[in-house]
Amino acid sequence: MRETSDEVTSVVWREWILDAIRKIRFQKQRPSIQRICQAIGSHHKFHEDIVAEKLEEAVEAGAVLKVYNKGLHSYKDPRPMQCRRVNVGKQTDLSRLVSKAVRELGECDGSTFKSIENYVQQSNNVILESDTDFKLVLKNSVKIALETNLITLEGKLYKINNSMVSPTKKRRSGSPKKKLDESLKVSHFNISFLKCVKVDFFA
DNA sequence: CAATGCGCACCCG
DNA sequence: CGGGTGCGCATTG
Repeated sequence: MRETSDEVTSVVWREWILDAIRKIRFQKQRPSIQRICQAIGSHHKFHEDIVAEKLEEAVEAGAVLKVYNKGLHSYKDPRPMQCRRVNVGKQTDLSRLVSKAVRELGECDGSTFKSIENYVQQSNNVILESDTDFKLVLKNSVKIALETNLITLEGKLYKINNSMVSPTKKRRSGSPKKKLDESLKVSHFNISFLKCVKVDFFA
């Protein structure tokens, strides 16, 4: 793996992107593509298309997490989350992390096993016990997630099972039922297909 | 005008 | 509860 100066730029890009995300998050704003573009653009003048492209590369490389939240995509620095250590042995059940991965990836057609694998590894500090094959453990965990209806399988793509939400059979100890904001409420289900709409509004 | 700051409602574990 | 998130609006340059 020889490092050319071209690849150095992608590392630099990754830094800029992560800086931008940190900055935006500090401002309590959503690290969307547009905001990241303008945050970077304000320092080094680049075209949005270039920034978006580099951002996608960083996502593919796992340097940046693309998550689905409240009906839109956000980007996160994966490193703060890596504080979470997960010991993985042959019998470890990762089905919860699997469903979390599928949900947060938010891919409307479903996510591949590979995507899930990447996400789980990027968003956690996985500590493999000796003689343990992570991929195998993950495969079993996916199976468990399917059996417990956390996720569903369509072809080769895994999707989150929406009908599984709210097993809130808890006690009614004076729960203040707050009126929900209707516009935000949409996010969890019906938005799934909205995400499919490609928002091509480049200049 | 765009960029930034921030209170607080919301969500999820 | 506790911590993360980001809308909506105020403030600043």
